[in-house]
Amino acid sequence: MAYHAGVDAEATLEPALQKRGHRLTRPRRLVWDALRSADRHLTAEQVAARVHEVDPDVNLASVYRSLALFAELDLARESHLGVDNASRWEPAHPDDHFHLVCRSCGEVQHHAGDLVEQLRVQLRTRQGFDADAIDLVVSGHCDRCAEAQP
Amino acid sequence: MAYHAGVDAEATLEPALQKRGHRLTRPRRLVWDALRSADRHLTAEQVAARVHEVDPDVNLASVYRSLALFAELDLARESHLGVDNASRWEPAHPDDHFHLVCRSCGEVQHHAGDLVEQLRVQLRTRQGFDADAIDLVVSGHCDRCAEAQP
DNA sequence: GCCAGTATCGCGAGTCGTTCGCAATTTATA
DNA sequence: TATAAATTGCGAACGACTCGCGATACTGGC
Repeated sequence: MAYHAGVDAEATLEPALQKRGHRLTRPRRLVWDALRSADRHLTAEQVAARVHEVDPDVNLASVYRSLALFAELDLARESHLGVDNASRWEPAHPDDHFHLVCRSCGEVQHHAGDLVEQLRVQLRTRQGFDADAIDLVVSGHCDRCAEAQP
Repeated sequence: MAYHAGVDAEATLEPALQKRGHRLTRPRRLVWDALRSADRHLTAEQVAARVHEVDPDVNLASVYRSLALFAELDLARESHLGVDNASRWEPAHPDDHFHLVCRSCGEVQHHAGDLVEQLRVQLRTRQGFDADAIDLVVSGHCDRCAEAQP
């Protein structure tokens, strides 16, 4: 069950666009829906594939442009998860989580916790570094793969 | 003052190569020297530029091949610092440090601390996730830039 | 030290992810 | 509904990186 395309999604998307003088267009709506309905990080290509299930006429360049715009408006976030050299995208959210990238199965898990917040405080107090975004990528072996080949 | 090209560098490089049946060649030595003598992360292109100061005939493809080999032998480490979509390289070292990327001046600071080790322990005990490499990239504003434009 | 055998190199072409320029289209506003 | 500007689709271009192949240079055995 999931997700009502175009309901709460646009409730976030439309005002965010309009506030900065951007228009709500079909490609943007579809890209946003694709991002929102995904339960994991997507490459631009994967976003395009999902968009094309609904409307094959949306151009790949527009997908890229939409994603870049969303990032600029803090609606989405880009990360380089190092497996290949393609960017991966996800809807923006508080960055209180890690990415756990399994080297065996390639799966990317999210893990929420207080550690990022701890870290932010330490950086501010000890380094005077005002952390804006914290991107924590841990690669290793997930529990399933670890017990499969110890 | 700096660094004696080809002294302690090769003391690490040569046996590491030979142990796995690889040869110590001129391009590899120069790439290694370039990495070792840098005080920051370098793109492959930047490594090539430094190599070319010594020997302009070393091919870019060989630089890439050397870097890939060093990564495989755990002599070097690749990371995606998100500024553009080029990889950055540095000599391998224990990963008990963060990268602090300043959004204003672009400077990348390293910061060592016990937090990564803490994190590793938490991941193992709470997630059953066996962390192999921990890549922590924090973007924000360094102390100098933060006070320049608060 | 020289030779043989093979790892490695240089080169140029090819791939992949991403961006660009521009005419045609679609959107918000008057 | 008309208008003006933002946005699109398209195809070509770009930058980072990889590959295949014949030429070169390294290492171990003589």
